[in-house]
Amino acid sequence: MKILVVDGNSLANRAFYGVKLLTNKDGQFTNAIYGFLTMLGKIEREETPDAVAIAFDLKAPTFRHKAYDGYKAKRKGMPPELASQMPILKELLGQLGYKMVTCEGYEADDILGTFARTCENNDDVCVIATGDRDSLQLASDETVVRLCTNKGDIRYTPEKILEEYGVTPAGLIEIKAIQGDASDNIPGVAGIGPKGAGDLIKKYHTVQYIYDHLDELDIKDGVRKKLTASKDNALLSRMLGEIVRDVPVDTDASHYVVKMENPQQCAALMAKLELFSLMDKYDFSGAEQTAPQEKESASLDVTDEKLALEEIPGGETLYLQFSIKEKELQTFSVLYKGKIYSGGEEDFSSLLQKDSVKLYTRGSKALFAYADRRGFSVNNIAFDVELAAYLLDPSAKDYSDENLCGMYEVALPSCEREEDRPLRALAVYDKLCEKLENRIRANEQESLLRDMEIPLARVLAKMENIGFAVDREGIAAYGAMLSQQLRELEAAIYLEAKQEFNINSPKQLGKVLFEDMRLPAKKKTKSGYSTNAEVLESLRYDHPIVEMVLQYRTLAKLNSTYCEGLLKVIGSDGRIHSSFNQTETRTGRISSTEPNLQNIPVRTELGREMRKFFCAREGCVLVDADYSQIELRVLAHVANDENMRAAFRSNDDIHAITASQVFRMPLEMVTPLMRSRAKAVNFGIVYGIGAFSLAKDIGVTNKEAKQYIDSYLAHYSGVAKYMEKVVERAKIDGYVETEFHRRRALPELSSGKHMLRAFGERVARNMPIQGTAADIIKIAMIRVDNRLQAENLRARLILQVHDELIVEAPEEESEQVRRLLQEEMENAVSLSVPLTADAAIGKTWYDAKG
DNA sequence: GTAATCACG
DNA sequence: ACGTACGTGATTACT
Repeated sequence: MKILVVDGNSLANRAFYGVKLLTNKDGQFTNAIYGFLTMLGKIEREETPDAVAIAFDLKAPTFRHKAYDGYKAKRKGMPPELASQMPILKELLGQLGYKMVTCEGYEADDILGTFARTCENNDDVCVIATGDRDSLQLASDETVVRLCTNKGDIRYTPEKILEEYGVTPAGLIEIKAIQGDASDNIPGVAGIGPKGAGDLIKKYHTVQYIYDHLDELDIKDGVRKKLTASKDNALLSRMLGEIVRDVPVDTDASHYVVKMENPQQCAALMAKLELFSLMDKYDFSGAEQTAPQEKESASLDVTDEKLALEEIPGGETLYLQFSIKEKELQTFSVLYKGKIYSGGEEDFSSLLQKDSVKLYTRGSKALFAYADRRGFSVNNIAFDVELAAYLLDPSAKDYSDENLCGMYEVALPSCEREEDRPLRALAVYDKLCEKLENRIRANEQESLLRDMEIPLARVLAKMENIGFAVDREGIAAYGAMLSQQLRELEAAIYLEAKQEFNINSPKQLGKVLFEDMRLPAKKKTKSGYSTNAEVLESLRYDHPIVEMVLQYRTLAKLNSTYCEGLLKVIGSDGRIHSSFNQTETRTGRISSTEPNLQNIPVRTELGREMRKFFCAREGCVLVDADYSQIELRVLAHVANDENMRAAFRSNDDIHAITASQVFRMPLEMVTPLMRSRAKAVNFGIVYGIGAFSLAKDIGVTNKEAKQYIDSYLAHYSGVAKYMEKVVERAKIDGYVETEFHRRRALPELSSGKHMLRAFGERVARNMPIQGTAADIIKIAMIRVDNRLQAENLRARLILQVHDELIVEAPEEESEQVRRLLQEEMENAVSLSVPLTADAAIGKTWYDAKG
């Protein structure tokens, strides 16, 4: 048998701190209960035990088996928000059919140890689920310790422990005896920590051995002294740290099979706690049902029949999975009425063009790209699993089918034949899609998916196919020029440094500058001196080598990332085909890779030169338009700030206006310095601001920076109010969202760590702004693409850089396209402030950008 | 694989 | 007391 033994207190604790505070309408906290059941469900699905025992501590034990008064005396009691959930959790677990185990005078981990020992004696398999590393000592050939952390669970076997700690599970007890544990009031040896304790045990294995041979050991005298001084404590600690394994409890696994006795009553309790989403995972229909299992796991019915497309009536939903490699279709499979059909290229194209059916699929961008290359259009994509999952949680690590089935609790069918494995997820796509679609609906994200992300996938596909023409020879020549200058700089730097070294290595450079040449080190990184541009600039006048290094860095970056990097990815058509990722960023922006065309230099003239090599094809020009201050305009809109809105309606320079308000003087008297400081404040506000960082950014004192911010918020009181409210709201909801319901969960806000929480608060202030701006330009892209098509233009959208769109247009279309582009961008949405976009035309990106 | 650096909005 | 602005991707060095 396989038995799962859960450390109830430890898991409840994890659940409580891992899930934001939730209450039902009676004000009863429920987050620990919710988290506990979620975690337990996941563990059961993954471990599939035959029986489950849940161990709890008894509070206020009357006697201790461990004869040591201080033992655990210091451990803080649980917060009342958690304590109030414990009896309800136990009640609910009982009703769900779980058996709980407690024993007067013993802790939960002692009960775990007892179960583990029993399993070892009976040759049963034991899985221990806990959040407490102390229990790792229980791992053995029969016992796996599943450590539940916020980042996911880790299964510890003796091998895994040896790998991570370098000792056996028993060795962990010995280490703890020396290291001690303040939270358990285990004193250990004063002055020796985890590192020292680990080394001693790796070498000598047991505390007893160490003390028996103390005089002969090959250790430092200091360590020997510490060991001698704490001998009593160490031996006591050795005793306290070992989990007891003979607690008088019933360890017969067959008595712990999970069985729900009264489903109605159980459902009622869950409803009362308002744990509706959890209720889906249990079956309350019959008395026979047990743990949170999927009702029936779908079968993998792969047929050899051909899918008779013509015979499928209109309105039907087909679930499609396909794989495209090297731009060619490998395979595709369709789930229809419980059967899986496969086919080749011919069927694929007809399927994509059969508008009477609805396709539910994933990765639709690749599908649109495939069709675009073959000259037909696809209009029957009704749902995209990947895009939906991204909208539900843009912070997820990956959106693979397997992961999504795990996350949304869809059981994958078992699969005997290895070659059918890729189809496992397709067999349950109907179920997965239904769950995702329900969540999308609950979040009011249907339109976001249907009218924004799926149509955008088509636009991105076309952009990728078209690519951006570049001047290969121009880049190569520019690169050769840079290489030459780099060689000269390199020689000059070696001369100044009086040695040769790798200038590209921050470590070597740090040593040369700050040790050999004795320049004053300003900042440190984890691994040494910081040599970043900010530090070097501050040393600019201390030594001529600094300027050279700065110049070297600039040129090296241009050469390796841009010249060499871009040359590598020019396609056979002489154009660069970047990939636009639609599910990468947490704010809703798109990202660009291989190459990244969203970070081509522009801020310095030397770098900006690169843009001369991005050009329009023969007979065409580039039309480039970018939004003016889109994020600040979005802020004025969402914050409902009349003062800021008026500033934008006046059509004056927003940073200058801000300066005149912050510095309390007429617009005419604003100096360039004041304007640039005001500009930094505007940026800072959008990013969530702190006086320290603002001060650093613009080089004023902390106090001055704070005055700027205060003055800013006093003038833009709507912004001040918004910034407070958005964080407050986010703490209640656990997420923030854009004007178009794109959302981002913010678990950081319920973190106990100040840093993490502060980060969450800044994100709460920033994401709705950056995200709404991202939504707006996505809408503009779709509209621009539609209009180019509707007006039968040959012009094509080829690039987006967050607030900028680039269209390649035949010369004769250029004026029409310029107007069209500007119009669609400005009218993409209607805010309470005007949106303006500036458009320009040029043969190269350099010329076309204002 | 991670850290440091620097390119962009 | 603590650390210090949002969102990305590519390159290089180094463990």
